[in-house]
Amino acid sequence: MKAESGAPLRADARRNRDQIIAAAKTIFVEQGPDAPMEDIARAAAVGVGTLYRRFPDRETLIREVARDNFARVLTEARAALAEEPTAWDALVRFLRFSQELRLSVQLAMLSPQAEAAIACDPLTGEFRRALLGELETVVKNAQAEGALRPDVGAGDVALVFTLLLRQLPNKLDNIESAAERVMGLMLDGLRAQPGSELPGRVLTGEDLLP
Amino acid sequence: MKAESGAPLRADARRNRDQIIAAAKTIFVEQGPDAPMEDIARAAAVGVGTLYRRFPDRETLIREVARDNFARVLTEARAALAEEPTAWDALVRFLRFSQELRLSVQLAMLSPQAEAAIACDPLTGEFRRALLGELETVVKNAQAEGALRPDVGAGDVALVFTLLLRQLPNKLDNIESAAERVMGLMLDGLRAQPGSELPGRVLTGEDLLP
Amino acid sequence: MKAESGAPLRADARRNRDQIIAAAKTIFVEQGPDAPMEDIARAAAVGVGTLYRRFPDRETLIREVARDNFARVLTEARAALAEEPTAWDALVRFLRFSQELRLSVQLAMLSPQAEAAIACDPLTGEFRRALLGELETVVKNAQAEGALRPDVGAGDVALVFTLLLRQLPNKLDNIESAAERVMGLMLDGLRAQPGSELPGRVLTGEDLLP
Amino acid sequence: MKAESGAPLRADARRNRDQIIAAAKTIFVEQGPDAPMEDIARAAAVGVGTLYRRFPDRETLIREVARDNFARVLTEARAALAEEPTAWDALVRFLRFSQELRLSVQLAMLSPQAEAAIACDPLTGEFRRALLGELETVVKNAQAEGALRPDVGAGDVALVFTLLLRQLPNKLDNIESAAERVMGLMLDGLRAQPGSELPGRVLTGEDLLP
DNA sequence: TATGAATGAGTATTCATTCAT
DNA sequence: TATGAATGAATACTCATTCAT
Repeated sequence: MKAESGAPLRADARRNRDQIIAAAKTIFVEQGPDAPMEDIARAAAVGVGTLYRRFPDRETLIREVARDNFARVLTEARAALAEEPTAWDALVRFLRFSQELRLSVQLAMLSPQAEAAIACDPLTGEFRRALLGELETVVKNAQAEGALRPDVGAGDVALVFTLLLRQLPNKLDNIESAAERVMGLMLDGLRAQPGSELPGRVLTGEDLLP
Repeated sequence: MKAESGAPLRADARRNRDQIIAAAKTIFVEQGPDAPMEDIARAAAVGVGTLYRRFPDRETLIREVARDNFARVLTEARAALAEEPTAWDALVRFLRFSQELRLSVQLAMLSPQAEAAIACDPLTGEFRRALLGELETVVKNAQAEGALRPDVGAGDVALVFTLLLRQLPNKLDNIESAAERVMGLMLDGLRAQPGSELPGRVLTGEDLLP
Repeated sequence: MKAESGAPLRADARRNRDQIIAAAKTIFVEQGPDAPMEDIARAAAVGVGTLYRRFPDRETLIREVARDNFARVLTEARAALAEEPTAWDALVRFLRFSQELRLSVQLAMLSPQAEAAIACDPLTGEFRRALLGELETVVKNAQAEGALRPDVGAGDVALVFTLLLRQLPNKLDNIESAAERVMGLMLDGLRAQPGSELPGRVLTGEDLLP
Repeated sequence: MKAESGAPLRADARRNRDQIIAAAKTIFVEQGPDAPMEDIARAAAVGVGTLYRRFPDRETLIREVARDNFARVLTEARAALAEEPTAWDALVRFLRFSQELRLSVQLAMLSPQAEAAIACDPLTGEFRRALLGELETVVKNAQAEGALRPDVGAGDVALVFTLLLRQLPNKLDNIESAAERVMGLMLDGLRAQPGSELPGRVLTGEDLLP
């Protein structure tokens, strides 16, 4: 979670770094990943210079925000897997609590530049891989439990998640249950019960990696 | 479909206008709604001056693109409703063929500015309203047919559509069936069959309008 | 002398372009090649935007200024060669009138960046080559005339020129004759008369080309 | 040679100071006198803070580098004068060995700012004066020896030196003898032998001082 | 005292919009 | 009317200098 340069940051530098990442998350969500760097600096209560000392350019900042996000989600995924009684419950909890992931997804989709910044980052790649690994497990287990329909793979599930995690139209953000209802519909679609036959082949985690 | 100024455009002006809208759609999809105006003008094989004569500023351009899009989708929706044997089929066709809608959705979500440009446009509002009107009908009919689960409203369905119409991660664009599979899962979630109970209240078309 | 893009510039654009090149020369001489672009724009009575439309970045501007300069010098060199009675006179005139060259030389030497901008420009390369070609001729002829010492080549002469064309200490700029005196001393060094033996080998024009 | 503050520096401070001056020389030669202060600090293996403690701003640093340089050259000049058999030999040796001077000259010429920093420094002024004093002596003596042409003054000689000490085009740095050849030509121009008549008046050392 | 983090003014560059041709 | 040149405000990024550790 520390920069790859290796040297541990001085206490104040560390604090600044964290503030900047936090501010960037907020601002990116509000204004998209092209938001003025000065806005981010201001939100972090820091001079632009400091922002640039820590993150040499916007691309780096986006990448670090994405890493931070993926790391948090991975932690949460593992917790869900460890703590929930059934795999299906883990899946549901994971989905419900992973609002963190939303930013990563938006970052990765919102602007072509952002996607480019993240695509070639090896560390983000590792997180993604690890995350999909966990998902493979949950999917397998949930299918063994008979809760999840057998004709889907981790790739299918991840894809569904990806869509669900998109920002809803602002109007609906206010209707508390809107997100939950779509999620419910989707989960019903995933449940093991007589449904339609899905076209094409099962998507695995591999299919989602670059 | 004509500009609100009233005067019908001369043939060549009309052609220019159409070229620009088409170019803008392409560029918006490729680069997002903040793409340089010059890029759009170039793609339309037109000088920036001409672009600005027709659309006084970016906001106007976005708005017109959105109107154009909604209009096409509305046409398609009505055709589906008129031509398909069952309401459920109309729903499916509508969803499957409405890639046009994708741009509107992306426009409305991709950047806060774009959303603002569209939100307060009365004409776009009318299209939206009309579209949701048609959707109410299909939903009602499909429920009467016993094909669609009874505990959802046009708002719920529209919301599902909205999510499905988002751009998939580029990687998956190549897997032909990916989009179809998610759609299948979603449709299974919508089908009338014993599913989980959805939280909150039924969402109507009204809930989606500003 | 026109940009390689090919299309002949509109009259006003042409005028602006020329003004910018002229202004850049002045400013570069006064402040060095790192002078603020805005200063150059202001000196050319033009907005920064215009400057950048014509010359996408500083490097390009430096390169174009260098080209322009070399082209002028080449013209002057040919005139001297054609009009002066002896090759030695042509050499002297060329040297004396080539204050234009001074800027090119300074540009090429003053800052590493400037040198880099020019080094890899093929057109500047051609000018240099052509210039050295003319110089070979004058040198040969002046040696045949018995005026120039026989143990020097075009490279040696060019090198001497290069040094003489450097900016004198400001203090001395005021002493009208200072530059002339150094030039006189140098010409006496070049004259055919019993002098010391020079070390190393004769430098040709080739030796000066990258 | 000590800073004007008076207090003799502690041993380690002294070492720092010397490292910084040495590093600054290197960096100035490589990147010009506008090189980032951090680069200089890094090259001196010292924090920026230390650099600034010793030299409150860039101007001061440049001035100190110039002083150091002039001091070294003066030492060398006196040694040449004392050790060489003839004044002409001293002149030649002085010229040949004074690569140190090159940096001062470049500093003084490379950027207008640097020149300004040096111009008004009394200590540098003294060094210059002393240097020109020595040069007057050598010139007089070399003329008395009949080796140096009688129609030049210390100012002329200094001017010639100044030009010769400029950085040659990089390409030629590789040709070992290039610098020597130009020097040879120049010395031939200075030699007492029938040459052309020089224009203007004899330049004295005074003419070079501000 | 030495260090390197923080600051913010200074500059390069881009691009929306206006205007001359 | 169509064009593309001109403008300058907005924004990215750098680096001299100051200051907390």
